[in-house]
Amino acid sequence: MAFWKPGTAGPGFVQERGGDAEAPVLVDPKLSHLPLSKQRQALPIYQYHRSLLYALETHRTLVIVGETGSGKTTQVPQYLHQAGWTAGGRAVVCTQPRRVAAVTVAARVAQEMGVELGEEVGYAVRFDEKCSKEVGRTALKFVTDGLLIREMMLDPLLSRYSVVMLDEAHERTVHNDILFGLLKKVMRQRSDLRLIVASATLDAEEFRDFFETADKEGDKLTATILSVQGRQHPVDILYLEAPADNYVRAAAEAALSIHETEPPGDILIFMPGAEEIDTVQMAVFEPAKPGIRKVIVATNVAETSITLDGVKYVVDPCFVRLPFYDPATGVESLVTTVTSKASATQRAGRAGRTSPGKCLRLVTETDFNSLLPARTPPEVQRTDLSGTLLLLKALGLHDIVRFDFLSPPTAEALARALELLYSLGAIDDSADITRPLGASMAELPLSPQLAKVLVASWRFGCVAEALTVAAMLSVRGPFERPRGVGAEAKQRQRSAMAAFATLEGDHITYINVYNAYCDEADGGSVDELREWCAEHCLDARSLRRAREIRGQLERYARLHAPPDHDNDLPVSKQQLRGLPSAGSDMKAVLRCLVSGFFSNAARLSSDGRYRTVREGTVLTFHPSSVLAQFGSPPEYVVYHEVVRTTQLFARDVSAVDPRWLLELAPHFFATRGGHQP
DNA sequence: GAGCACTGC
Repeated sequence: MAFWKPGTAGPGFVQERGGDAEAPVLVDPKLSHLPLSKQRQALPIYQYHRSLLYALETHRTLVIVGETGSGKTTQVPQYLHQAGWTAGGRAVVCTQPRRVAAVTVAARVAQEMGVELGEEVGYAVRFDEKCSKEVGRTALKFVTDGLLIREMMLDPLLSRYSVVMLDEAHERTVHNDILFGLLKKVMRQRSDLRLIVASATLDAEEFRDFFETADKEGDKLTATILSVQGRQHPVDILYLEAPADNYVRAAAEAALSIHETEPPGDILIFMPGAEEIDTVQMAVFEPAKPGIRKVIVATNVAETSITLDGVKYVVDPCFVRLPFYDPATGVESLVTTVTSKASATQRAGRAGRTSPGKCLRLVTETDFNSLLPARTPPEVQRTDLSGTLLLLKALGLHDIVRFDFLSPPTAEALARALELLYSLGAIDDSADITRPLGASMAELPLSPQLAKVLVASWRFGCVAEALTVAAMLSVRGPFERPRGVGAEAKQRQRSAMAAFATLEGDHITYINVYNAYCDEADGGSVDELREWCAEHCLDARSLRRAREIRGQLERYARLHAPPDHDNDLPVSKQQLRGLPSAGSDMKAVLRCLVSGFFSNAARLSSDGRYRTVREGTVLTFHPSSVLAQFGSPPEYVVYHEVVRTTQLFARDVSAVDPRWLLELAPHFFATRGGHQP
């Protein structure tokens, strides 16, 4: 394999771009000691301060293209505040795709404005809100994009806000894309509303064109673009001269070469998944060399979700593992594929955050240009849409097919999602949302199937257990992944699981884990709890989060108590009452589970393999399932989800009685002759 | 004997 040699541009890599004298000058580290007002004025966006405000006066939508470090996220809301956009009790809301970003940006802005967080500047994310209780007091509000959609369920026109800023729009999360369509509609009804779309990449024209469509009266929803230079250091991009036959090995060799020949600076290596990361970590440390240099091997998380200071070298094999949902089968596949050019640009940028850097792409320049797609398909085109469509129905959008998607999903994907919602009883023959069932389901922060289980649990007398199951399925599995490859670790994990496992399957096992965890958490100290979790190979963070989620779901569940339940009691008394529990009747819990997951049923064939009842597809229990490890295979099961990796795996599986399937979803199985359970 | 991209309400 031809490979980049230390200290030369070849033979391995071809230098694409040299040091750029005109590139933005590095911020003097001393700047952080300057007064905040001086720091703010030193940000690249400051120069655009006036043109930005002018653009917003004269246009309905403003698309800001700004590289990392331009200061747009923290500064733009403050400019709007100073310019009077928050006068009269109105507010500016800014969305972020991630919780931490919403919280930290709000804290920074409050600091710069010299106010206490939760007064003029606030944030709202799930489980955590710091906004003034006084109406109209919080002028700048930072929220997650999903939360803004939830707010629209209570206030569809977002009447409190004068400006909505959708940040990190280039990431194209489902929530962001849905907000695009919803806001376009809202802006037709609210001529005073302004929209700012902030993106770090060059999709600006697509965003602008989307909002520049004429409305009913022929008025233009005029949109314009403002480009803001970033404060990024130059990054030299280098390519392989000949393709690598093993990118994992190539990445390790590249890291070693950098270590041997390049000046100090940490190395960030992008890998598609955990398995590759383990391999590279071992390979990269093989020959013990003098000197210490940090080598970070990470997946996509390092592209957007975490900031790593001190990285000067990026090694990018240009591979990524992405989920693709196939609406024809309802199966999500994790596919290792080449990254997009946009993604590769983001990755390279990670080398230039604090000083000029280098990015080594482990592909040839020709392959890079010809094989990599310009952009990653947006999430809305790669995911199950049933939850999203239910949300849109709840927001009063009847004609989903005509919803203005920035990137429309296929008709097949929409049809599959609507079919599931219909089979769950969330929408009717006319595809209208049902009340109270569909409307209650839409309010729950759960997949439609789990929402159905929770709403139905009153009928089965197992609300307490349904809440636990829904919360546990909302977090990553509670069992720690065994670290290391030794058989000993696996054995330890297996025996820990055995302490909670039941032959009924994973759902009841999760209830056992959760109850044991709560007993332990209530009885001992934080340290003791951590120790207990470690002993039982349980992930403490997942369980803590599950408890938090269950608390939130419980509040919803009480709101959705059917009218005939304790309806003679005032609400306050109902809240004091315990929730209906199945006690030791686990059959009630499993029947309740079937009421939401009947479409995910599989039966044991005579050849010893499981086939889905619906389509006859062969699937295997995921190795993390208790049913894959203990007991004998039950005749019928329902599963939470199915994922294709190396095989088609069913995750979170429980044994059920086939009669329940017919009893609880006769319509579903009657329409699929030949697949009668 | 076998396995797991990343968020979010």
